[in-house]
Amino acid sequence: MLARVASLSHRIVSEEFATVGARGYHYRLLAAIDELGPASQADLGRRSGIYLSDVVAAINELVDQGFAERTADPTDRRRNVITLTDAGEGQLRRLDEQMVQIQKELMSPLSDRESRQLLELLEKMLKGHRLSQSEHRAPATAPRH
Amino acid sequence: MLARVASLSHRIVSEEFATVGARGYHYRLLAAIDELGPASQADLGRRSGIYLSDVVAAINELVDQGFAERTADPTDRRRNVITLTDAGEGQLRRLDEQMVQIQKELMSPLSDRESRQLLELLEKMLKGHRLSQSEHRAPATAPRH
DNA sequence: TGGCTAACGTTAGGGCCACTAACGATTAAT
DNA sequence: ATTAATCGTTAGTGGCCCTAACGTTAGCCA
Repeated sequence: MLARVASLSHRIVSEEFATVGARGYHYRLLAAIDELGPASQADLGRRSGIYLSDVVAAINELVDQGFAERTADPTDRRRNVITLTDAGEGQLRRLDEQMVQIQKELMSPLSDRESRQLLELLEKMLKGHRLSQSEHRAPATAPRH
Repeated sequence: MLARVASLSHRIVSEEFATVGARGYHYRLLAAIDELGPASQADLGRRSGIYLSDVVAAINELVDQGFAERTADPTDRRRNVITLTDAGEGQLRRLDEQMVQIQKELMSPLSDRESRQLLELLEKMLKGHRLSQSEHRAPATAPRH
């Protein structure tokens, strides 16, 4: 049930994003950079819930596309600092707009009240599981040793 | 939002199913065979929403595991008829039980009323999209030529 | 200070799911 | 009888989630 709706939304998102050469990871990372400001890749991974290994690959692609820049952190030579370029901000705004459109399309069979209700229910579910989860599961980075 | 809940549920389902050597496709196919009775692979694909190419692979695995049998259809030499073995019925029942458990766990942060509401909303969404979709999109088999 | 531990980045790879392409074989439609 | 459509099959892609291993650098503390 849930899986079907998710699959539907995933398809729509993929199609839309593909028109501007992006995918979910790119959007989540751009948003994370925008929220955190210049940050390390590990921070971005934690914020966006993407594994570090995938962060590296996705950032590579964003850099190739000219949407982000990777510079060495002078205060910590292990880190790279990721910054958003102007083009990157443009891309983020574009993807944001697409997301709004997509949500509208996805929710179109529902009334405004129902949409809000749905969001509340989903949020409640997530919240409950985040609590019981954090007791025995690491929060989205490399596994502990 | 939705993606997150889906990801969460996907993780739980995967973990549970892995304990009996199954995955989503297997469950969906077993259920489809059970509903349709002995049927062709193409029919199963349409029923379960799985692409024919993946149906073939998953049926291979079910046959290897002794959960299904593939016999030639005497009335149409293109077709294979897929039937459920006793072991296959057992596996299906096991997976059904697991799904009940998983749903319970997933819905645990919600009250019964809220769970029902959530299901209704999701169903309404799907229904709406199925309608607008069937106008211009093939229903889950190979693309038209 | 020296040594252990932990964090960071990177590369490589596996699994599941959705999807496309191409092919031979068979059947149905015109 | 030709054409078109269906069925099964193999092969392969891409997205997302996840694990493993390795070298480098920082931080801790004995």
